Amino acid sequence: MEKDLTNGLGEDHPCASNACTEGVNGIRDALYVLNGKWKLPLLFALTQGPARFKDIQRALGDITPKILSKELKELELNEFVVRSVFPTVPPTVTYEVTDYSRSLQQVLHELKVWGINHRQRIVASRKSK
Amino acid sequence: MEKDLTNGLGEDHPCASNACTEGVNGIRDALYVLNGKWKLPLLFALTQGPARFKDIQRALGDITPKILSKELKELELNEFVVRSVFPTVPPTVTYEVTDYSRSLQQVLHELKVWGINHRQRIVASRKSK
DNA sequence: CGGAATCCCAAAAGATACTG
DNA sequence: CAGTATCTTTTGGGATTCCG
Repeated sequence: MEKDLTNGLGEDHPCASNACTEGVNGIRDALYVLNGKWKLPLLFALTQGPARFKDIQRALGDITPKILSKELKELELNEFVVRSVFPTVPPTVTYEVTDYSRSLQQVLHELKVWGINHRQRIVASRKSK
Repeated sequence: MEKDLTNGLGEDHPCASNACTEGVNGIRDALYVLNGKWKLPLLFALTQGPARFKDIQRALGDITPKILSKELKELELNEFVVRSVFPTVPPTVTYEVTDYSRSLQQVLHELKVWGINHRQRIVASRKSK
């Protein structure tokens, strides 16, 4: 069976229950594109400027080429990064963030603020018990 | 070995690379508590009002009791829902959202708006090719 | 260098059965 | 009713090897 490279966004949303509203689907889509262990670090790394495959790999520490390749493809499909190939020898491929990726700034900021507050709340709440 | 019921929020963040900033960690915390297939539908279902275990199960369609139980526990640990037991026979247990759960509204709204726009963009972008 | 192919492992989720 | 216990399936991620 073919691997789905659409990152989920081409599919319909099978809504079996009324709890599955359009709002939830929007949220799910948003969460989906940020999902996984490496998407955020990858995005932040590329925000520093364009980088080559191997450089990204080193910057992230211990991501394997298979995973890095997959994550980059998904970011590409979501138009957050562009891939450029230069026919040198050895081959040179660079990745860089798009203007559209900046549309994430607002939502990422909200998530960050909420997340930091939430961690404080929960940690404090558990210490007091 | 004990099951970790802290939902990840008690742990440290092992930061091997400089791409793993505090901001990323805040975002990861936020994404984590919304994670999984059922958290959002569950939250929205309970927003309609308090409900009993079996009622929630029916409302969500096909969630199994094991998963529902686990998800409710995590929502409880994150202080989004409260569990109330009434010593009737047969037993009655209700779940309802907390005031604190409303702190999610802003971030959920941002996610929803961004997600809907993103889906439109990507779907349109693929049709034009 | 920039990957793809293959194999492997752990976590998440589901099916089914059972209990207080 | 409100769960728990056990088992199987699915998924995500990683290790290793190889190729143009």
